[in-house]
Amino acid sequence: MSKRLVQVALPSPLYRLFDYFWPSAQPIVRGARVLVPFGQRRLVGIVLQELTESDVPYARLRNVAKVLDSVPVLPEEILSALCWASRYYHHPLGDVLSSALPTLLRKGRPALLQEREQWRLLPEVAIAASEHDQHRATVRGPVQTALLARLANANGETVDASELAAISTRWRASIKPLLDRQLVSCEHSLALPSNVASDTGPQLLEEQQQAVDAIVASLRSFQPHLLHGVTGSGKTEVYLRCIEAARQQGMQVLVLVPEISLTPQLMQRFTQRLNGCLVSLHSGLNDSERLQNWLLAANGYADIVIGTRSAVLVPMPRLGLVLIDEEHDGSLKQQDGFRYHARDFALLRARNRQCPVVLGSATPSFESLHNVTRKRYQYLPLNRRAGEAMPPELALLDIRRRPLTEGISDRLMDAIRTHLDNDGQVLVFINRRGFAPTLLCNDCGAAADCRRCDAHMTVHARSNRLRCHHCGAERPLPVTCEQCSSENLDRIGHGTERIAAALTAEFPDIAIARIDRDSTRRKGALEKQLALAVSGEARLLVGTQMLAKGHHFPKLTLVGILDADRGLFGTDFRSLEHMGQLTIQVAGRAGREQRRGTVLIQTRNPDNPMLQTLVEEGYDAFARIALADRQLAELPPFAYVALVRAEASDAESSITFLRQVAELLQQPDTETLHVLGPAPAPMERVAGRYRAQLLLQADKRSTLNNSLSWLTVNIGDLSGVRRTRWSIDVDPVDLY
DNA sequence: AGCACGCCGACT
DNA sequence: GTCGGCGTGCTC
Repeated sequence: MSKRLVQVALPSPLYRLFDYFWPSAQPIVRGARVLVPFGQRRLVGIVLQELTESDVPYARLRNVAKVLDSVPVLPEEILSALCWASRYYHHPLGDVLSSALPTLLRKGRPALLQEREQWRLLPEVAIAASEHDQHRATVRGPVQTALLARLANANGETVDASELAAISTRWRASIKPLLDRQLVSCEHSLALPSNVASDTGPQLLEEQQQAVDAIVASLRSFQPHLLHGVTGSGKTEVYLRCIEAARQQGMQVLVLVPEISLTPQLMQRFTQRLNGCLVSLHSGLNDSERLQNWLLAANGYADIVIGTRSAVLVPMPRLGLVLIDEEHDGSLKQQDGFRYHARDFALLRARNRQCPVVLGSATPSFESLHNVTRKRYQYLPLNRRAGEAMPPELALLDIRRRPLTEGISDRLMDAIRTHLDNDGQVLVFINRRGFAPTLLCNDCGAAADCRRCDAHMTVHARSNRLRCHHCGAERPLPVTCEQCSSENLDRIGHGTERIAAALTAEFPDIAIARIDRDSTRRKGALEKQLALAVSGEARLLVGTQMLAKGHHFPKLTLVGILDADRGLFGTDFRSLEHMGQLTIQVAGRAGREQRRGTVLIQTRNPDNPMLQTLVEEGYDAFARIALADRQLAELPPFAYVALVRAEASDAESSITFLRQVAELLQQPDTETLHVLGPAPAPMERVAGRYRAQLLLQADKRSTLNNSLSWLTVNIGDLSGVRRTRWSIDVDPVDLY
C-alpha cells in the first residue's frame, strides 16, 4: 500500500508548490498547518490538497514532519480568496498564505485561544481555613499566607492568575499544595472581551438615514457602496448604525482604518457606541495580543474587528459587512512583499460571501468614482455637515512677488493674525518634516547629500543633525561645508520644524502644537499633541499629512496650505489625485463647528486650471476633469498597469535584467501589452541600491494577467536573477 | 529566501 | 597551512 500524498504551500519566493508523503493516520485537512523538512530547514506550510500522484520522483519526496492543526487555520472562505490573490498579484502562494497568518502561527505555535486562569478560595473551607490559620499560621510560608489572604479578600469571588503572580514570581510553587489539599480551586475560561455601549448617539440626518437604510437593506447580498461624505458629514455615525444592525443579525463586521494608532478618537468612539466583542488588529499590538485577537476573529467570537490593512486577511466565519474608512488612502496598498490592495481584496471576499462593502471617504479614489459611473458601486452621498457647520471657504493665495517670511506670505500671516486675534485656531499645513530639506554651501554650491541615496539630507535643527528621509541615515549637522570647509552654509526650504519656529517668533504668546512623525515618535507624544490641538489650548497647529487623517479640531477656523504646488508637477500620474485629496482632507479640518472655516492655499500657479477647479468647484468637478485626462492618456482606471521593479548593487545590472524581462514579455500578446522602459526609478539610488522599473500597460486585465503569468514561469531562467532583487507590483499606487 | 557547496585571498 | 569572501545550485 502506497503512502498518501499531500500538496503544501511553503513560505518561499518560489512560484511552486511542494509535495510530501502524509505518514499520519490523521485526516488530510485543507488549510491546516504542517511542519515539513525543506532542504536543510524545517518550515511551516499550509496543506492545499491530497494528491493521487506527484510529478516528482517518489524517491525525492519526504515525509510531513508534524501536523500542526486538526482544524484549518485558514478556512475555505479566506483560503480561496488568498489563492485568487496569489494569481492576481503574481506573488508566490506560500508567501501569500504565510503573510495572512499572525507571526506566532507562522512559527508553528498552536492555534489556541489564551484562556483566563482564575483562582478561588473554596467556600466550604474558607472559614475553617481562616480559623485554622490563626492557630497554625507559622506552618505557612509568607507567599502562601499572602496568596490565601488575597483569595480570602475576594469573598468567594475569583481572582485572576495575573494578580496572584504579582504577589510572587514563585507563586505557582506555593499555591500547588493548597490546590492539592483542596483549599483553593482553579478555573479556566475563555477571556472574551465584551463591550457595552455607554452612549446612543445623535439623531441621524436624512442623508445619513438613507445611507444606513441602503446599506442595511443590502445585507446578505454582494453590494459595494461608495459613501461619499464631506468632512464633518457624519460618516462614522453611518458606520456605527450599520455595524450595530449587522451585529444584531448575528454577523461579524470588519472595519478597515488607515492607521489605528493615528486615530485614537475613532477607536474611542467605537468603544463608546458598540456592543459585543470588539477586537482590534494594528501595529501597536505585540505578537501574543495579535494572535489572541486574530483567533477571536477567526473562531467567530469577535463581533467587530477593527484593524489596519492586514486585518482584511483574517478569517471571519460569520462575516456579513465590510467597512473601509478613508478608502482613497494609499496605506491600504501593501508596499513590499505581497503587494495587495486591502480595498480590492475586501471586495473579493465580500463577493464570495455575498455581503456588502462600504467604501467611505470625503475624497474617493478615482477608481471608486469610476466604478460608480460604471454602476458597479451604489453611490451614497452625504453633502450636509452635521450641526450648524458650513463648508469651509477655499481660496488661492498668489505668492509670486510677495514678501515671504520663512515661506509664509504676508497675506497668510495677516490672516493668521486676524484669526488668532478673534480667538480662532489656525492650522498651517506643510507636507515636509524637519527644519529644511537642503543644506547648501554658498561658496561652492554643494548640498549635503546622503551617501547612500540620490537625495539631499534634511536639516533637523533641534537635534542638530542631518537626516536622510529615504534610508534613515543620520550624521551631525556640519558647521562647515563638507566639500570646501566654508562656513557660509544656508538652510534652503522649509519643513514643519522651521515653520513652527517662525510662527513662535511671530506669535510668541501663542502655544503651538507640531504634529509630524518626528514630534510624535515617543510613546504618548501624539496623544499629548492631539489633546492640545483638540482642546484648543494650542491655537497654532503645524503639521504634515498626519494631521489630515480623520481628526476633529472643533475650534479650528483657518487652514493655511504652504506647498500645494508640489503636487501639480509630480512624476507620478497619481500626483494630482493625491494633491486634490490631501488639500480637501486638510481643508476639512476647518470650521467643523459654528464658525465657518477659511482655507488659504499658497501657490505660484494661481492660473493652473486643476487648482482653480478644485478650489472653486470642489473635489467632484476636479475629479471629473482629472479622470477625463486619465482616459485620454490611457491610464488607470481606464487601463490596467503593473510594474516590474528591480534593484541591484550597481546601476547597470538592474537595467540589463529588466531589459531581458521586457524581451521576454514581447513573446505573448505582443500587440496589446505595452512595455515601457526599463528606466531608472525617479530616485535611482536608495540605501546604496540602484533601482529600475518596467511599466506594463494593457487595456484588458486578462492581457496583463496572462503576460505576468508567463513572466513568473520564465523569469527564473534569465541571467542575473541572482544579482537582482525583483518584484511585481500589480495596480501600483506609486510609480517609484 | 535560505542554506550548502566550492573555489580563491589575507591571516592566527 | 586555514577562515571566509560570495558565485551557483537546490529546495517536494
